[in-house]
Amino acid sequence: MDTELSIGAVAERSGVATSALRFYEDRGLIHSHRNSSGHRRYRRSVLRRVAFIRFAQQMGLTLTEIRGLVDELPDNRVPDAEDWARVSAAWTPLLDAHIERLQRLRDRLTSCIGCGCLSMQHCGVLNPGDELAQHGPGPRLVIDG
Amino acid sequence: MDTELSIGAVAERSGVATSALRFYEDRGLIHSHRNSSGHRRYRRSVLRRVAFIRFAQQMGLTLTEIRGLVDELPDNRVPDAEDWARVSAAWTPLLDAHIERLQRLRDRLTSCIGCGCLSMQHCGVLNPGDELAQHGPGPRLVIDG
DNA sequence: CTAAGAGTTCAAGTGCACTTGAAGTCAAGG
DNA sequence: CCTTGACTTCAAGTGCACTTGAACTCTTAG
Repeated sequence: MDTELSIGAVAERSGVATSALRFYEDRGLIHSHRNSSGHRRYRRSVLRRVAFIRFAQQMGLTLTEIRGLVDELPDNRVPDAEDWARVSAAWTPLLDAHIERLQRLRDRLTSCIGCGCLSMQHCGVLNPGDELAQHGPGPRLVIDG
Repeated sequence: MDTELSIGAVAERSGVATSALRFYEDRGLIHSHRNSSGHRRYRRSVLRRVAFIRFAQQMGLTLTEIRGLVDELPDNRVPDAEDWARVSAAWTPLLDAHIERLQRLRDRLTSCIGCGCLSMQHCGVLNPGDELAQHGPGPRLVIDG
């Protein structure tokens, strides 16, 4: 019995649309090979990979950034728990920093927006570098530093 | 001496491009009136308003959501500290929920992606509702629940 | 008088992360 | 043989948050 998955099966099991899966493949985030009739076949390990992608997206990473992370996974063999742990460890600090940043922002919220100091020149909440202004057009994600 | 600001002055003081300010105005997030030559004039209070918008954006709110928040501010008079405190209080729970969600995700990261349970069917990290799939197209922000 | 610099409007373009639609292939079932 | 369903590619569309460009006005300085 073949243990490989069709794109429809991956979509169903992962909750990610087939169009998104093709898009991820196009972007090099996941890989597949083709069966005799030209249909994509996925290893079961793609499920964990897709899970990781969605997870990282929820953390605010772009697909480009995520690609940088999953590229660290082995290509020649099915990644094991250790591989995943390594990749996860690589970006956990990023996640930590993100949470800390949000907490700092929240902590200053009452004491800052609530009062009158939110004049951006002196207030620490907004302007540590005015990072948002540095980025290009398009919607900005929560993570940016 | 007039205490009102031109769009250029607001841009400089807030770090937000003039094009973005016009865009915000178009979306009803900020307001201005015109001087004799048709140029926008802003009250100084617009600076705090813009600050709030950027702040809320960094929390992951869309401009539409932010509009809902700033609409609570008084239109007939310059908002005072109490007005801002009220608006801030209104969405602080949202921010808290966001931070908590991230923390839950982080806490499960090692014990979940690191091991082998990330199969999406049973893992609590990803699928509590599969919220992302509910949304329309376009990039997804970090906040979504 | 002319040029610079700041402002104006409106339409179109950008980047991300997809989705949707059109047109086609392929295998299985009635 | 025909339909159904799952798949294929490729181009174009979508939503957000803007930016950019073209064509224009208005004020001030030289």
